[in-house]
Amino acid sequence: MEIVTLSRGVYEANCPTRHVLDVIADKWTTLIIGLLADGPRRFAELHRQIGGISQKMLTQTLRSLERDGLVQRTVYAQVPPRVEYALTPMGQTICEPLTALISWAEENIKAITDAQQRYAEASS
Amino acid sequence: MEIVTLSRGVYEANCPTRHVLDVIADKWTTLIIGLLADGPRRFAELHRQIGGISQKMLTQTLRSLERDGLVQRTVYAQVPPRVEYALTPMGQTICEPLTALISWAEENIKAITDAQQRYAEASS
DNA sequence: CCGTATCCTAATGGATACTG
DNA sequence: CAGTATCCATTAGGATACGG
Repeated sequence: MEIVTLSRGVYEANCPTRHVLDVIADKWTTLIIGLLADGPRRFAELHRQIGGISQKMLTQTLRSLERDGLVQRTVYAQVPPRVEYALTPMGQTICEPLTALISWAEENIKAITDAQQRYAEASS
Repeated sequence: MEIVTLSRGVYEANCPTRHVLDVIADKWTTLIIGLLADGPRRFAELHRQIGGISQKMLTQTLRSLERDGLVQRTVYAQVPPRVEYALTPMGQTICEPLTALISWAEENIKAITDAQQRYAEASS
């Protein structure tokens, strides 16, 4: 198996790439992007479809994504208000590496659970 | 561009895959795995090479990785003590999706910074 | 050298109530 | 409907000191 070494800069304390990684390495971000990869969604749809997210965190995460240029927020001037969230072109490019990672998680969930089991037993 | 939809289960509140994602979606985990992909390291090496990590967080993150079966911890019985950390076979399999994500981050750092700039100017 | 233990602060994030 | 505002509990995580 070939191993790709990361660029050195990542390991320096103030590396900007680390800031970008922090953006992605978020509990909710991954899930939101995963949903939007399927097509635009309204606020309430996202809220309903993502189990356990609070309104506050949904708003906050969407704002970050918008700020970082991964998500486009569109407000339709009507009553009641209608707001749609969609991935930007840049946002779409992250889907592939992200789904690869999630696939890995799904494929290895059992192996990891087993490892945790063994670890717990070993330290008892 | 083809978009892969995530499995539905991920969006349920107590989905075990989300726990696995949380494992990876950590500030330090990514960097540690990136270093170990290159070969085994000692504690002090990791501490030196990862800028800004505290001893506490390094220990904590390494324990998690060991617990999850991604990292193998080997203690050599000698004085002064020598402890080596290496990726397990499972740990190696995550390198590819992880480096893909980090590559994405490095390729898009400028676009994201620019987007943040525009966002800040628009809201002033 | 490789940790653990303790203390302490800042940030996270849920619950709830209220608004255009 | 799509938020904002406020309060509050929990946690994350740095600094420091100490131990095998």
